[in-house]
Amino acid sequence: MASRNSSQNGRAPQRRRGHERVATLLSAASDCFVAKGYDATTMTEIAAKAEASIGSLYQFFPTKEALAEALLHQHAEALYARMERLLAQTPGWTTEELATRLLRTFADYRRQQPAYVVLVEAAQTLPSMLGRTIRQRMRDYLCQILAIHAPDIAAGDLRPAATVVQQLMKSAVALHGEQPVALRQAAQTQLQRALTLYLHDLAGTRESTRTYA
Amino acid sequence: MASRNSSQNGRAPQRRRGHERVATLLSAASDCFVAKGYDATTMTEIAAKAEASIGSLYQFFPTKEALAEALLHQHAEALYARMERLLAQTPGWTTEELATRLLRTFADYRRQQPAYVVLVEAAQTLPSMLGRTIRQRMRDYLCQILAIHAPDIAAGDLRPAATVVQQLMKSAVALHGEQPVALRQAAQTQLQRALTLYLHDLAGTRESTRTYA
DNA sequence: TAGATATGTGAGGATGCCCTCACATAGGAG
DNA sequence: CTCCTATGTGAGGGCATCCTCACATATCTA
Repeated sequence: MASRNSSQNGRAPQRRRGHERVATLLSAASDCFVAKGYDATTMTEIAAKAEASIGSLYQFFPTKEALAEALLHQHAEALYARMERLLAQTPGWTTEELATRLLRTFADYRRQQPAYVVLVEAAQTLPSMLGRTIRQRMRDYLCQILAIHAPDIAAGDLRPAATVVQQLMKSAVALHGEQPVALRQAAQTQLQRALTLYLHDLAGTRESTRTYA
Repeated sequence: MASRNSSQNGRAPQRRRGHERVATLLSAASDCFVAKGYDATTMTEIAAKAEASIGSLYQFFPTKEALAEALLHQHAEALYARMERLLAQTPGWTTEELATRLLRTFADYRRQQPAYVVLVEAAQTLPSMLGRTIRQRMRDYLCQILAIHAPDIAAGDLRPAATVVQQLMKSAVALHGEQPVALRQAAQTQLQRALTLYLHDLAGTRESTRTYA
């Protein structure tokens, strides 16, 4: 392996043109990662898709890992913003609405940004801790949301419940691959029902949970 | 790329020694995949771990994909056997027991065979359809189990519900990475509760679902 | 034992990839 | 206009990997 990153590569952009390049490179990288997976896409491909030279790519990203981390950081910020919005609206929602919103927020983001899933998966193999950090912060948001929605048990530790909700949100994302469409939609409905039942139970609701067909 | 698989590589073992070698190679490959991930492990490493020469490895597995597929096939058979056992025992179980067994069966397998998760993940990028086939057959087993446990709605399409149960089982596997241990166990308990609630609801049970602390 | 087939070996060809470097151009500051 | 820094370029070095091939050895059959 040639000694890596020995020169002054990896500098942040300073002029307008640099910022535009970086944006284009990040976008191109996302496309490539979605198309071929993280490991299979090469730096040369990314540069080609961005219509930049390979040297230009290395000017801003000294490494493929650095590129992935930058992208993951972007996605993290976007997701945090969505969770903030969810948190602010939680007090006005019924259990059903909360379940629907939790599942749709995550699933919608994945549809808009298909690279996100590829990146978090790749992050497990990468040396960076960013993936773990994101998961933890997302769970913290869920804890806050649950504390609002289930105030009776808010005194206890909400992290186990938040972890379960997090897994169900991940499931909603995974359902995007289901075929045919009718099955996918039916499964999404069932998943909503499962989450609603769980949230009802968490909040201590004893009313019948079978009011929706 | 050198023209691949042009010679008579990839033959099945015929003598006792060949079978032993194949077993050793598969085991070594599993270890490597778990340790470094599918993409990152090299054929040379696998051969070294098996204390075989690289040529010996290629004698039986013409390609890294073929190796992965053989392993995945083994895991599939083992999982099918477990699902058969589950199916046979389902009639005697309560909802709680069924939920526990479903979650533990899968989670236990992953603990015994950590390579399985790595392989199914890698299978998504691979050209083989084996991963999809396994998921479908697992879902079919779940449909049968649900048909026994929720006979009232067995006339309808159980696949959406089976898909949800499948996702929850996957979640149980994912929880294995949670730290610290106390949180993991609490989360597993919560996941069991979520599945129990869902199965109760599926079966049309109206009795209180909050009988367990 | 002799012949036939299965199995074992590892150097090395071919390939593709990551990344560097020496140099060219653009664009803003004084 | 001049200088200085930021940005752009792409050939190619160094290297790891996949896989082959010509040949050696083990194991079975008759």
